[in-house]
Amino acid sequence: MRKGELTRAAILDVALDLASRDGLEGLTIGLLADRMNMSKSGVFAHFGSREDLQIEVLKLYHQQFEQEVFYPSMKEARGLPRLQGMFSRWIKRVTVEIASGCIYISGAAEYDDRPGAIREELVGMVLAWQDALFRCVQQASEMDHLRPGTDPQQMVYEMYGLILALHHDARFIKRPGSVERAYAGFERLLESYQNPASGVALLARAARVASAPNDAPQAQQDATDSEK
Amino acid sequence: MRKGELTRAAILDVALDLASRDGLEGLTIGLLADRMNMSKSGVFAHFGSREDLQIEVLKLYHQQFEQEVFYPSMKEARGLPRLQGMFSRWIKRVTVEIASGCIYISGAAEYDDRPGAIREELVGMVLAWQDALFRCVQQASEMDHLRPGTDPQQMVYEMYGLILALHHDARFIKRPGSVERAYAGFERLLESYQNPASGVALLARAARVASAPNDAPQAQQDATDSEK
DNA sequence: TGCATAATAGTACGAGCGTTCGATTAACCG
DNA sequence: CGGTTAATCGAACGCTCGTACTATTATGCA
Repeated sequence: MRKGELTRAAILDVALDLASRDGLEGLTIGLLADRMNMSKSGVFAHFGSREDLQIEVLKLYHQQFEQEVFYPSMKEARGLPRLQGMFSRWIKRVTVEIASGCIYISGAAEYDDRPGAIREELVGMVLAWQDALFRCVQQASEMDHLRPGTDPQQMVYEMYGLILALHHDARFIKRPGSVERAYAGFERLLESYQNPASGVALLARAARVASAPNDAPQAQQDATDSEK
Repeated sequence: MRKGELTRAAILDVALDLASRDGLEGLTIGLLADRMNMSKSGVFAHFGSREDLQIEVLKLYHQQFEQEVFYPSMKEARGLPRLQGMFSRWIKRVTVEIASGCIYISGAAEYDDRPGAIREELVGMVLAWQDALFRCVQQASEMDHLRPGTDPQQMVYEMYGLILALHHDARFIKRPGSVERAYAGFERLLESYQNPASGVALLARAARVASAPNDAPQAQQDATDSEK
């Protein structure tokens, strides 16, 4: 690997960290150069523009999210088990991000009214994840894990709300116990929508957290399983 | 009223509009001066600093939120009816803000890791509103409108999540039908937590929206009813 | 009307921003 | 090792930012 690609990757790593804390708009080339002990132009040369840098950061974040949340969950059994896996891994991810910030969530606020390439990229990624959740709920529905008449989009909406509230309360308000509240909300969601006739067990929350499945990084699967 | 106070109020109005769209951090004195057809220094002179301006904008927003959501709801019967009033007025408010943006929500993302006077002010206001909701749920609990054992903080958490998801999906994703999903989520919330023995009727959503109670601006009540 | 005071404009400063360009150093390969 | 190419630096540009200061205009009261 050429040295250039190596430093480029290192810059992106630091940039992701910086953007998580201060938002994509707060990501500045000067600050980045400081943290890298490089000159501004030295950093800049690796990306054609600031916007390109921001998009690369976004793609790196998306990749990590997929590796950590999406792909491992796709290995679980279709339907409710997979949905539970997605949600608990999602929570675990956001829990870690309480210290650093979630780019999907902060980006949604930053770019909700700012057209351009970054917004398009961001919306595409969030939509991809919501669609993955949507399809998972749909499959659960087809397998009769859910009550007939369950609206998948409604379930996704409420799951997303629980995560947004977690990010809000834990990171902004700094109120303790938010993670437990997110889990409790999800359990209530399942109580409402799960088909009692389905044999899918409702894992206890504590057990689910403790037995944190081994989600060590793995080779990326081929495109057929992509959430896109 | 002196002319100065008048222009100051006009500036704050425009500033609130600007901050709603671009966030409090996007509120710039130069842009504000342009919109006001004034010089930068002319605008600046009304506030000691940009930070003071931002805080004044925040206070103005808080005041409007109280007038529109909090005070009218306090006139309704304690317990579940008041809670329903709070939520439906809150939704109505956010629905309007889909076009302009909600400062509480965008501010939470902007200042979740940026200490200072603005963050403190913002956290105080959001906490005041969450506390108002909390007390309302508590009263509903004491009046046996809710199932025994209902956790008020959990209810507030989930209500906030529904609103955050509304703001996210409608404003960022631009997905239609989000308002209905927020109502549906609230109805499921009530189905879970409402005490079936309570005589409080669950107003149909459509009726609640249509019959939009007359919430014309009114004199601010005294401090005893304040949400603070 | 005239005068004190309030309100606004104009200008300037220093800092940080993204970006450009030419010079310089480092890395790679035959 | 030497020569070519890649990587990095340093300085500069034009812009916008918040703020300070002085000058000018408008307002409100005696």
